[in-house]
Amino acid sequence: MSNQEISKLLRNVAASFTIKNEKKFRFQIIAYQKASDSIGNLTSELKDLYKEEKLELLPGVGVSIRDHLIELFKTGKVKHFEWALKDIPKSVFVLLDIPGFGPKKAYRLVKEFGINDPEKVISSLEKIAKRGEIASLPGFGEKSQSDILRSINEFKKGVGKTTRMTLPYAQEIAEKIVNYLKKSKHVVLAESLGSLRRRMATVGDIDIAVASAKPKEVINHFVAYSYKDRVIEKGEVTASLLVSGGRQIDLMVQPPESFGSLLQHFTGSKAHNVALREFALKKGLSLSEYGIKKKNKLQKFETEEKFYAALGLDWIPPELRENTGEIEKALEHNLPKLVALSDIKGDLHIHSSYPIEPSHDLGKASFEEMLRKAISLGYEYIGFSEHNPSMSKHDSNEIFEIIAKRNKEIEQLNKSNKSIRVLKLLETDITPNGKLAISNECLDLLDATIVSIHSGFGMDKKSMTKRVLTGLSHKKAKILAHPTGRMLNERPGFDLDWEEIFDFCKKHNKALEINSWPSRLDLPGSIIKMAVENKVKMIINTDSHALWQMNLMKYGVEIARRGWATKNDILNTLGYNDFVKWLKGGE
DNA sequence: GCCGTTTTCGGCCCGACTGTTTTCAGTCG
Repeated sequence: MSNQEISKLLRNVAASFTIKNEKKFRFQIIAYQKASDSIGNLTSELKDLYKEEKLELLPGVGVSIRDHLIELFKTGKVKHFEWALKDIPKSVFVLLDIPGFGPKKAYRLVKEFGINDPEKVISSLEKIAKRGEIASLPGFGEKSQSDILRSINEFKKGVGKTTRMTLPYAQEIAEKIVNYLKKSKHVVLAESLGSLRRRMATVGDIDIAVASAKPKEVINHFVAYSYKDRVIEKGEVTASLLVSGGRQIDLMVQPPESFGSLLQHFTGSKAHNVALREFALKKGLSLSEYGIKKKNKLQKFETEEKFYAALGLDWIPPELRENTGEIEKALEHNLPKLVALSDIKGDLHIHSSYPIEPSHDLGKASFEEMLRKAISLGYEYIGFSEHNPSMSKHDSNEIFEIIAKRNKEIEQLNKSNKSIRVLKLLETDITPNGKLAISNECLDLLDATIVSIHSGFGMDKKSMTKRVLTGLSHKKAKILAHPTGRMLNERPGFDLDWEEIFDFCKKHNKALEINSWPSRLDLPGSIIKMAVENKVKMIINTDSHALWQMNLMKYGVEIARRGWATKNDILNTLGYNDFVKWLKGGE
């Protein structure tokens, strides 16, 4: 069973408790929802955690749910879940995937009309609504009937469950709407928040906060946005739009004197806010987007810094707000000083257009063009890392000649300019048996090589780990590029035994790449965090194949920050001499 | 059912919006 299936199962259990007796099961419902979220957001396989007997390390998973999950993996089912689910028709859980349907409404409709076939529940309900039979139910009306029809219609078109956007795409949409909002004279400040501000690898909804003394006027301006499909809701201080592609944009407005608490609230994450509010409650404080309430007296905050300070906490960078220990560290005044773009002194994964006749795609810009670009970015050094010459088109001698010739050109670059140093690297394939794609003699010509996997993704975790470590064990292999191979919205990336990889890297002085390409962002943040805890060194690279792509470094830095990485964890924050010492150093 | 720097018992975030109602239930973030 996949993480998503198990997450949905727990959500269904919570829904069953809600239907049966929401008051009685109130806290079980919250607990099951928390566990469901926790598993749904996991970047490793739950089954692996089960095998490693680490299930209870998951936040929201305690003794009971852990034992249920163990039973699930052992037998394929859980008696307690079956008991919880048994009185609820399966068709109810199908409806829960449609926005606007919660447990109560779904159950009510399924029961009223006896829709018990989960395969046909959506089309049946649609027919019933079209016949006008829902409007006459007590508690329903004409409007809710047409809302149900629209929800079903949008759901069938895929609205709401369209794939999450990559960061640059989400950023672009957000900037457009922020610029539009700023055209209103009532808007003092407008900022995009939510997962976009936390710099998650992918973004679902766009969240925007506005500071204004005239919320009503701002909301009216917002809902008049001409690129909207429709207004989802519109109230006194919040509103939501649906725009093309099924994207949702949420707006919240507060007066400037409360903007700090609004930023905090709307940045999230939900888990961070819940934990922060529980923490505040113990001090007798109640937090909301309006400010901090003490004995029913509200204090407002212009800035987030003041808001966190009022709780005795240091300001927490948005990238860390996932309830993974940041509140405790902020209380101890011990948050990490996260790596910043300005710390980066070089980019080591750059594909030029040098005719190396590579096994994969060649870059689009020349050595000189990329060198000038690197200088303009303020780098001290770069490494050219074209893919290794193709093995099918050349024998080993030819490959040797190609690399030797490229070396001469790079040496010339180093002679003709003094402002930046250029390293002779390569991106070498790790073949399925773990060997590097080109010969030792060829590799010896290089300062070092990046190694990576570009084919044969289907291997199991154990074999893939062995393959990677065999490749990385070559003395010239120093950097493992895009270590999981994931492509956001395309493929999940392969599983590796991270403990084994970390141990190896530390022992043999190897680095893991954080690849900045927005569809990769590989390593993922959660694995970067593990690497940081294990004191494994990393390098942030762009993997550029064109000049403009060299600007993408910031995305790699952002995902590194989400993994709690400091300057010390990132090797390309070192000056040239120290970096080369590491690059050419042995084990 | 989970969890722990006032707790292994006794707590558990906080508010907006909508539709169908005359004070609230359901859903969402």
